[in-house]
Amino acid sequence: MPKALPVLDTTAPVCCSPIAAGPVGEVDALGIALRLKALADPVRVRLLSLILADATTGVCTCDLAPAVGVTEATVSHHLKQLRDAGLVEGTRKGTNVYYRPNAEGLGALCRVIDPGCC
Amino acid sequence: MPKALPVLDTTAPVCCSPIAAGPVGEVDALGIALRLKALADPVRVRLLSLILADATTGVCTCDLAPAVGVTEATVSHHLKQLRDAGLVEGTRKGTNVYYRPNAEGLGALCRVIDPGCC
DNA sequence: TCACGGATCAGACGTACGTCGAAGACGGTG
DNA sequence: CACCGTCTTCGACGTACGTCTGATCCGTGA
Repeated sequence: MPKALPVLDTTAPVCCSPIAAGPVGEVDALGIALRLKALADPVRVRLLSLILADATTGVCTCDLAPAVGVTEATVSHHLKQLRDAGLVEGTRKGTNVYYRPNAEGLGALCRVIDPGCC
Repeated sequence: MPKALPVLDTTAPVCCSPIAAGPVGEVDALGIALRLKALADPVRVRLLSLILADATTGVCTCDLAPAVGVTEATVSHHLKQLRDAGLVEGTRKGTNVYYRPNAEGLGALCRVIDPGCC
C-alpha cells in the first residue's frame, strides 16, 4: 500500500459501526484493516489463544516463546502488535510482564466484522 | 513467514472452535490467519462493505473499481482473495459478474474471533 | 463473423512484514 | 555494587503483498 500514513491510534476499540451497516470510509477501513492485520498471522493467533486460555492468571513472554516455537524477541514483537491493536494488555509484575486479553477490543473487532450476530 | 506451505482450502468456513476455547494448533492458526489476512486490507474492507450494502442485488467489478479508487485489475485481485477466503461469492450474469457476501464464511470467521458473543 | 467491453491473468516494481542474533534497559538477588 | 534473568529494541535479511501496465479470455451486439 504505497499510500496513506498509518498514524492512527489503534489502541482504541474500533470506532465505527459494523461494515454491514453501509459503505465504510477510507480512514475507518484503514483502522479496521490495521486491527485485523494485527491478528492476521498464525503466530499471533496462537499467542492470543494461549493468552485467552489463561485469562485470569496471565501469561509471560518467556512462557509463550517456547509454546509457539519462536524467539523471545519475535514474541515480544508480536505482542507489541497485539498491544498496539488494543487486543491484549501487559502488566509488569516484578521481573516479568503478564499478558491478558482485552475483552473490549476483541469484542469491538468481532462486532465490526460480523454480518448479523451479537 | 519463511515457513510452511499455505496449501489449505480456505474456501471452507473455518473448521475449528473459537480461539478462546483453548490453545490453537499450528494448522488451525494458519487457516484462521489466512482468512483474516484476506480482510486485513483497507481496500478489501471497503469492497466487502460495498458488497454487503447491496447484498440482494449484487455488485459487479466495474462498479467497485471507481468506488474504491483503484484499477479494475486490482479490484479483481482483491475479490479473488475474498473469494478464496470464502467471504464472498461471484456469479457471472452475461458480461459482468455480480458479487454477494457469503454469510456462512463471515459468520464462522466472526465466531472464531469473538471472546464470548454470538 | 468481427469488433467491443468487462473480467481475469501475467509480469514487474516498490514497500511492508516476520524472523533472527545481538545489544540495550529494567528489576531482583546475592 | 555486581550479577543475572526477563523483556524490549535495533539492524539486517528474505519473503510476501498491493499496485500498476499490458495481454488474454470470453460474452454481447452490430
